[in-house]
Amino acid sequence: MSNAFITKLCRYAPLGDNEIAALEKLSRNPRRWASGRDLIREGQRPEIVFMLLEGWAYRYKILKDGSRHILAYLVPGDVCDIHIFMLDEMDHSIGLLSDALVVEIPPKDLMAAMEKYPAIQRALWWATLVDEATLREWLVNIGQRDSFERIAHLFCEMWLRMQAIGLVNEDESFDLPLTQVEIGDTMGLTAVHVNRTLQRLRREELITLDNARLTILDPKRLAAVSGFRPNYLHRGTEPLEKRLRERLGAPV
Amino acid sequence: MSNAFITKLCRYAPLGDNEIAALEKLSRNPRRWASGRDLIREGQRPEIVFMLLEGWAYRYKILKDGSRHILAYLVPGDVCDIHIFMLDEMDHSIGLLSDALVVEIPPKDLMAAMEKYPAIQRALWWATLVDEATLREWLVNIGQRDSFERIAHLFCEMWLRMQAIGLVNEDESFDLPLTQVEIGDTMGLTAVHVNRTLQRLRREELITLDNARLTILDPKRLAAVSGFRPNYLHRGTEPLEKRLRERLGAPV
DNA sequence: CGCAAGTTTGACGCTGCTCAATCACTGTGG
DNA sequence: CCACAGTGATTGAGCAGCGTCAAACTTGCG
Repeated sequence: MSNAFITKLCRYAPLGDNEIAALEKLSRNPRRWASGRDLIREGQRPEIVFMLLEGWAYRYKILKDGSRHILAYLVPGDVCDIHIFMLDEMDHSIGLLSDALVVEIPPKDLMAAMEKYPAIQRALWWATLVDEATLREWLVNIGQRDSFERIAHLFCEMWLRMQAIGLVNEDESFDLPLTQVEIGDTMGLTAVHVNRTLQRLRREELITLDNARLTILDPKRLAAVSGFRPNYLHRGTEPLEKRLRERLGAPV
Repeated sequence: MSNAFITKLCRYAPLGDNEIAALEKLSRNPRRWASGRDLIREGQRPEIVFMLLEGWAYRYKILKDGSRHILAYLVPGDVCDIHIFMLDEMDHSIGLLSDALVVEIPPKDLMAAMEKYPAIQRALWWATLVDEATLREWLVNIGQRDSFERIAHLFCEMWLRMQAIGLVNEDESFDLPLTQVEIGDTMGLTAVHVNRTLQRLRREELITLDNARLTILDPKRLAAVSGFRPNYLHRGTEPLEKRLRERLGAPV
C-alpha cells in the first residue's frame, strides 16, 4: 500500500516501516472534490492542512481589477504548506484544476508525526524548501525570459515533477489539465499570446499538446531553449543522513 | 541590549527574558562585510546560517546569458533560510548591497535554540512563512502589474519592512541602497525604463529619491496606485499563542 | 441540436527594450 | 588644484514583443 505522498517523501529521506505506516495513517480518509472548487480562499483562517492524493490544484491570487495570477501548481503528493495554520489568514487561495482526491490533516496530527519521526520532519522540511525554491525559479522565469522560453521552462518542470511521482508515460506524455488562459495567468501572458507561443513550440517539434495531454518530444532541446536547469528541484543525490550528520555534528 | 533580529522576532511571538538572552547569544560575534561581496554562491554547500544585523543583502540568480534576477532583499534582522543547510547545494546566491554586519550561526546552535525555546521556533517559522508569502507577492507583482505599479509596490513593501525594524524617519524616508540597474533586475525591467518610471513617480509627487534615500511623500496614494495590500506580510494582530492553542488543541 | 468553454486567427497599438550618447558625481593621481 | 576615469543617472530615437479587441472555429456535452 502506498500513495503519491509517500512516494514523494521517500525521495527526500529514507523512511522505515514505522514512518510509512504513520504517513499512511495521516492520509487515511481522503475525500473527493470536484474540479473548480476552492480548497481555501484568501482571507480565510487556515485550520487544516490539505494534501493532494490525486488531481491538480493551484495557488492563486485575484487582484482588484479582477486579474488572476497563478502562483504554483500542486500535483499528487503535494502538501499545502505544513505550517500555514500558524498564520492569521490566508494571503492567497487554493483551487482545483481537476477532480481531486484530497486529505484534510489536522495540524496537530501532522505535528505529532513530525515530532515522533524525525525522518518525516526532515522530509517535510525538504518539501517546503523545494516549494520555496520553485517559487524563486518562477520569479526568474517571469522576470527574465520571453514567452517562448517561459512556457518551455514550465513544461520542463512539470515533466520532472510528474516523473517523480510516476505519472509520465514511456512516450514522455502526461496529463496537463490547464487551459491556455490558465497558462497565461501563470506566466503573466494573455491567452492569445500563449496560443501563438504554443503553436511555435509545436512547429519546432518540441512538444505535442491536445486534449490536456502534453508530450515532450525532445526533452534535451526543450531544456536547452528554455535555460532549464533542474537544480532548484533539489532531487537529492547524496544520502541525506550523511549530510546532516556532517552539519549538525551528531545524528539527530 | 537588543538588535534588529530580536526586534523582528518579537513582533511574531512574545519572547521572555530567557528567549531574548538566547537570541543575543546567537547573534554574538558579528563580522563586518564589504558591499559587493557574496555571502554564499549558487552551487556552494550551505554550511552556515547567515543573519543580517546591519545593511542590505539580496538573493539573486545569474542566467546563462549573463542576465541577473534579484529574488529578495534582506534587511537587518533577516535570516538566510533557517533550514537551508539541509540542501545539497545553493540554488541561488546571496550578495551584499551595502557594507553589512553579519552573524554566522552554526545550524546546530540554531536548532538547539529552537528546540529549547518553542517561542523562538515559532517566531522563526513565522519569519519563514512571511518570506515565502513575499516571494508569492513578488510573483504577482511582476506577472500582473506594469512598471509604474510594480515599482510603487516594491517601495510600499520596503517602507513597511523598514518601519518594522525602526529604520524609517518621521518624514517617511529611509535608506534604499539600490541602483536603477538593481531595481530593474528585481522587477524584470531595464534600467532605462526604471529611470523613466521613477521620474513619473516623482512627477506625480509620490516619492522622492536621491542619494540612495527614498522618501514616501504620500503613502496612501502610493499604496492605492500599486494595489498594495500588506496582508501578505502577516504582521499579526491577534496574539499568536491564542491562535495556536485553538488549532493545536493544547499549549505547545 | 445547440450551447458553453476553449482554441485559433487577424489587425492594430502600446509598453517596454535596444542602442547610443550625454551628463553628474566622486574618488584618484600628478 | 585640476585632469580624468569610473559609476550611475538621464535623454532620445526607433523598434518589437506582447496586449487588446473582435470574430470565427472546434469540441464536448446535456
